Amino acid sequence: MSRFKSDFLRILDERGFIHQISDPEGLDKLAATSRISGYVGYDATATSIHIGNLITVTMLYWLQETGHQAISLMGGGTSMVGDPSFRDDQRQLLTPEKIATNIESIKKVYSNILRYDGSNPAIMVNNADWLLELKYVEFLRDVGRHFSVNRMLSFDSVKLRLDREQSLSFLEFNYMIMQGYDFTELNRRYGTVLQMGGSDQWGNIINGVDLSHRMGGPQLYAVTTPLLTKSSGEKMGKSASGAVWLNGDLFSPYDFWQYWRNTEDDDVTRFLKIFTRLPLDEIARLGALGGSEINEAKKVLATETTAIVHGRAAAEAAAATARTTFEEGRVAENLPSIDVPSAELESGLGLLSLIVRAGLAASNGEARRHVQGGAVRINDEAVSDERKMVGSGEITGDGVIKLSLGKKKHILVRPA
RNA sequence: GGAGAGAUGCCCGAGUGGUUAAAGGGGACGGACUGUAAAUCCGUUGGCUCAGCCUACGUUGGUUCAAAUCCAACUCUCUCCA
Repeated sequence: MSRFKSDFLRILDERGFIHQISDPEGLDKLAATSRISGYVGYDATATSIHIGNLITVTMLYWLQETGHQAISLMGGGTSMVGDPSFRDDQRQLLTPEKIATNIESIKKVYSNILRYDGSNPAIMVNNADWLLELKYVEFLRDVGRHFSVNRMLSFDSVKLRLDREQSLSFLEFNYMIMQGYDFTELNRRYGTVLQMGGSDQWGNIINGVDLSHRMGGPQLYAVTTPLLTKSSGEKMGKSASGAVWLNGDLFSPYDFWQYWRNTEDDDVTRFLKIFTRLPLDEIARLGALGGSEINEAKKVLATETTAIVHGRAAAEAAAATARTTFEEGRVAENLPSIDVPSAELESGLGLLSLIVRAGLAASNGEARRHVQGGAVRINDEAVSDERKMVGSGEITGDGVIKLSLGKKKHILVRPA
């Protein structure tokens, strides 16, 4: 049984979200007896958040679900500086315009996962609202004096940088101060007492907890999640085409579904608990499936997770496409596709350039190697001639050309 | 401001005048085996009009028949000193 009395911490604990808590008993008591306010901060360094962020968004979901206030904080101010935690080089500075457009793009995903209306709505705030207006000397005197450089240098999050003898600029060094200040500011505005984040954020979060102490504020709490890795030790969130983004325009629902479908056996239960909302007994049943039957559990994982991020309809569509393609061996209408003008197909295109156009290779050379390596198929027939011309003759009864790289990547070429 | 050290391909890291598009490892991708898994084994891993050519070892010049390798200046980083 769980060591926690509050619904919130008990659920997080049972589902494997918890890596560290600053004061477990204190927080548990508070969450069990009152409505608390908690937040997670998100960088605006890209136009989307990715799988790694999905864990903390899900914690906000459970926070809201158990009756507490969930705050998603957009790092409009902190992104002007860049978090140096566990990075071995400096981030490229983002322009204010870029940050603004990133935030606009990122925002869209949250409303699929959290509820920003109705009773007990989640709220979204942007730390640019207070950070950008700070007065330098005033800030140093009020806040800066509470930070010990000696101590900040001892954090693991910057050790990597220092050990590798890479420069850590003063600009970046201020990031943790700003994040610490955010926490106290949210406490002032909303009575927020909890900040959650990935385990790499522990140092930054604790800074906020300490700052509150030193400034005579209330007791604040920190919860971090384990760094999400696969059983084989790899970091999560990377796929062949880069990061696994949550925005559908960057990473399609179909690819997203496929990402989860290819989960390693040993990760299925852990991921079901973290990324889906299925009851634990149902998860236990799925996780107990042995041998190839565990594939059923992977499909559930894929569909449930995709449904949370992209909606139930998109998830079912992705599942259906996969079933048609992989289990029935037929051409599925909804596979990723590219349009090629009919005129070009009439005269025929070089195989290599078609592979590049389909996004299956970054260059003709890479495409050539794939062909030489026997990885390329057209309409499920292996192709070994890299000079082959592909045209109207290859269009099947379905009205498309199915171009495949390896066993899993299929692109439909549609005449347009 | 002074004295040293360093900058190599996605990452780490060898190479210190010529067979170097650059050892080795990691990662990634493909193949085999499977269950659209893992592990294992094999292959690939700068670009192109690909038996040839072009671009590349921080930047810019120079020495040389020939430079990642030698020289100069510059940029950036680190360490110690002030």
